[in-house]
Amino acid sequence: MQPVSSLRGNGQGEGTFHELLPRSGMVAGGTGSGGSGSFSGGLQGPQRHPKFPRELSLEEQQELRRKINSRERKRMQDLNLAMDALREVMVPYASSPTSSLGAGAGLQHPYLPLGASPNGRRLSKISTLVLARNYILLLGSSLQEMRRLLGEVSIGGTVPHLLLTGGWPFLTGPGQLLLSSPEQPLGLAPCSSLPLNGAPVPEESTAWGSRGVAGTPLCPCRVCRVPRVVHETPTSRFQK
DNA sequence: TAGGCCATCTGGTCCT
DNA sequence: AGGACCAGATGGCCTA
Repeated sequence: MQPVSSLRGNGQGEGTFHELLPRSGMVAGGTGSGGSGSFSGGLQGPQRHPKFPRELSLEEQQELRRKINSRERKRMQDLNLAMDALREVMVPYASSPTSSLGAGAGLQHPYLPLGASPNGRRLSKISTLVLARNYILLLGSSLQEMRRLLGEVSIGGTVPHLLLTGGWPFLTGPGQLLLSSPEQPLGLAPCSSLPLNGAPVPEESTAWGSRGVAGTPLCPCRVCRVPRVVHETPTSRFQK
């Protein structure tokens, strides 16, 4: 797939004239955070932005602005790469008319295309995110159902310890989720809703607030609701 | 032509 | 101080 950025000839590449000058009318009269109408690189006097100290020459300010713009561009491109990777994984689940992640899942979302990505067009960012969320919910509810069935079968039998103790199975499915391996210590409390030893599931465990796919209640425990995703990079700006 | 989607620029804020 | 992150604004491209 060709990157979108390469398809857009807006003439605002690295080091172009446009990059160094304020776009006409861009911030004039604006009310948002960028509404000061200032362009630090070109301003003189008291309106100069504190980010560009007075002692910097005009060229130095332009160079600084160019650096900041370049970093931001790189950041957004990295974000788009990650979005493309997610989109690549999710596309098969969006293309089926009977997709369990789409309308058939009872989770139709205004941003989610009905059944398929329209006319073969690529998924939009928000559709990709909605689809991925639904996929995660589906996995959680499937796992819960699997545990329930295993619990029924396990009366007097042997059931994989990991499943009944709430451990998340090591998945290598199409989602390519980076999940922890079963060998890793999970450190999670057993799921209270699991029918251990064939014990009946408490009534209150089916009255959870948030609903899963197709109206299936989601288990409130950390195991069922939250897969152990191993992030390659910190996701929170506060975890550095 | 209107609306959706997107890339980019920009200033503000917070963190290291 | 410098970098990362965020959100607002703007304009281009595309489709219905």
